[in-house]
Amino acid sequence: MDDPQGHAYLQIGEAADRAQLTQRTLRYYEEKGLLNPPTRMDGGFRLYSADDMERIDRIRQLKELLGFSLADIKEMIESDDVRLQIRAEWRSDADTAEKAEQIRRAREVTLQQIGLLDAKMHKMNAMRETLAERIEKYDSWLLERAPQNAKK
Amino acid sequence: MDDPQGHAYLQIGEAADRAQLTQRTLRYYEEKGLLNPPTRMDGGFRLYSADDMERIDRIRQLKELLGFSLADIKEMIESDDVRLQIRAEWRSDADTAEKAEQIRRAREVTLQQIGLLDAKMHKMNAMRETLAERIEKYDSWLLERAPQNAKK
DNA sequence: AATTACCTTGACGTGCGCGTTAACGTTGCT
DNA sequence: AGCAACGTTAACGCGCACGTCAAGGTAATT
Repeated sequence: MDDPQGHAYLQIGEAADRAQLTQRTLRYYEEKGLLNPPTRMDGGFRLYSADDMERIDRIRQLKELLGFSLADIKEMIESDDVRLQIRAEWRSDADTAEKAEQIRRAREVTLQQIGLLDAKMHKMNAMRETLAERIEKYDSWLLERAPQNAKK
Repeated sequence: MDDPQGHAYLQIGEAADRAQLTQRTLRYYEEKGLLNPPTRMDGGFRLYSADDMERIDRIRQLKELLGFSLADIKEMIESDDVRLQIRAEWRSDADTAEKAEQIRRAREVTLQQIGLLDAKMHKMNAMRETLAERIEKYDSWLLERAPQNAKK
């Protein structure tokens, strides 16, 4: 069996389970261009690599955590492709200057994402504070007019 | 004109503008039970109070910031009603023990919301770190193999 | 060779969160 | 009294992000 450590490729069922998504969703993401078409086995079954899985998880984070639309996400994760190219160490030593330009673009996109995260976290902090204040009001009320209380 | 300081009631147009929502959306929220029906003027026009506006904003935050569905939000903001009752200083001095119980429930709900916020912010922080690492990789790559670069 | 489990591509259906249009009533101003 | 600006309900429409069949092919087990 070709499987040194921890199966390197997953077919869609396992992939979906691990990503906490449905098979339909994975196919849908592929169809929408969010995932580059995974390799297939002879019979046509999809095989997801570890990189694919990473990407799937990023998509889920961007969606669930930040609430972006798939269209938004599609634009955002183009920087991931650049990262994969970096990993390949430029075996295809094409125009280095052009590649550098790509990297710079990817850097920009990533910076923007960090900015979005910061902005959102800032707002969430503000919201957290008003909620905390609310708790205090509840507590003081309970102290003032409902001295001892049973836990029911 | 009955308007001591800053008009206390807004009709739907102004309300929508200030909340950065559409009139349709406000009516929809009301229809879905997220907003308690605002008072109306004789002709039937809706009049939104400051409390209404506060609530509308909370709904927007829960939706846009945290990405909850309207159904989720509906459950969550029941604690707001309790807060309004608190504000009314218990003019209707009904069963105090029962009210205290309501407050405790509202407190619980609010605590849960804070918990959700914290969890989400924690995840976002993790995501932020991986993005920051990515930036570093880009930078080191650029330093290594693309020494001097024009800004285009 | 058969069974079972897993996969494939369509294609239609669905719930949410509104947008839009239609037909009509109200308010405020002149 | 007339007009423009603003509001009302009701109903249909729509894009997104999938869910859910249907009809069939492939893989692994026995």
